[in-house]
Amino acid sequence: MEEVPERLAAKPSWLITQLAVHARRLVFDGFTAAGARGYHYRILAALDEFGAASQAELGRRCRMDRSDVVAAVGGLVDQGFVDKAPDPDHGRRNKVTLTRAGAQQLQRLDRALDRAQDDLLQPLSAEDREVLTRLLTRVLARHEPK
Amino acid sequence: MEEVPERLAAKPSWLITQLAVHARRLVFDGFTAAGARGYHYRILAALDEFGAASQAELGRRCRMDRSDVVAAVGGLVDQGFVDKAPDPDHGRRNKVTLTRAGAQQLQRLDRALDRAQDDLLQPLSAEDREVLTRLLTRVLARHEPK
DNA sequence: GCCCAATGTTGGTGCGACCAACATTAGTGG
DNA sequence: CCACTAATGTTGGTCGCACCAACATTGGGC
Repeated sequence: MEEVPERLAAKPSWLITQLAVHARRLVFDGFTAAGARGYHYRILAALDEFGAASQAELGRRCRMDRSDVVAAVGGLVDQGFVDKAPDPDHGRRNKVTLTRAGAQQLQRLDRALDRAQDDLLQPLSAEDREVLTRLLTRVLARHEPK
Repeated sequence: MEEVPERLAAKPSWLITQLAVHARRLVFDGFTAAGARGYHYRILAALDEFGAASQAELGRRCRMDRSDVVAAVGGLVDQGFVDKAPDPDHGRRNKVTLTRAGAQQLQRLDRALDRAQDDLLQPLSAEDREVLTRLLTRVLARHEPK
C-alpha cells in the first residue's frame, strides 16, 4: 500500500478520523448482521440504562439530532424493539419504552460490538488499551461541554 | 449535557468515532475559511511530498476512491492550485502537478490544520499527545494492510 | 498478439451529522 | 391570569466522506 503523506500521517486528526473509518466499518458489519445500525444501538442502550424516555432526551443522551431520533425510533417500533406512546403526564411528549424483544436485540448488538472492539484494538495490550481509552475519554470530555 | 449510556461511553469505537466528529468539525472550519475541503488538502499534500502523480496514485496515497479523486482534482484545477495534463509517457494516465499557487494554498491549510490539532488535543500535555499519537498510529497501521 | 490489469470517468448509494421551519404544548415572568 | 418563551415532535431537506458498478481505453505480461 502506498504511503500516506507524512504531514497527514502525523496529525492526530488524521489518525482519529481514519481510524474512525475502520471502527465504523467493523461495527457496521456486526450491526448489519443483526439488522441494526448505529443509531438503533444508541437508542436501545439509552433506554436500557436510563429507562423510558422522551425522544428529545434520547437525542441528547445519544448525541443525535431530534429529527434523526424520529426516524430511528420509527424503525425500532417497526421491528418491535421499542414502544412509542404519548406521555400521559405531558401533552406533546412521547414516551419510548424498551420491549423484551428490544432488550434481547440489545444483547445481540452488545456481543457484536464487543467483537468489533477486539478487532479494532487487536495490536494493543490490555494496558495499552486502557491508556488509549483514558486519553480518548479525557479529550472527548473536553469537547462535550457541560 | 445529559450523560451518554455507559456501555457506549466505555467503548473505544465510540470514543474514536465521536472524537472524529469533533476533529472533523475543527478541521472543516479551518479549511472552509480557506476555501478547501479535506479531500483537497490530502491531494495537495501528496503532490508536495511525492511530486507529480497520476490520479490513481493519488487515490492510493490519500486513501480515496478514484472517482472522488476525479472530482477533487477537478476542483483544484478550477482554483488554479493544480495542473492536470495527459502523461506523455503513458497513454491513458494523467499527470497532476502542484502549481505555485497550490503550494501557497497548502501552506495556508497547514497552518489551519495545526491550529485544529491544538484545539483538538487541548486537554493533553505534550507527553500525553505523544503517547496518544503513537498508540493511534500502531492501531491504524494494523488496519491498513501491507 | 492476446488477455489481463490498470486508469479515468460517470453516475450512482449509504451513513452519520446537521439545519430550518412549523405546529403544538409546557412552563415562567409580569 | 396572560403573554411570551422554551421545549417537543415532525417533515423535508443539505453536506462530507466513503464506497461501488460499469464502461471505455491503454499498457504490460505471457
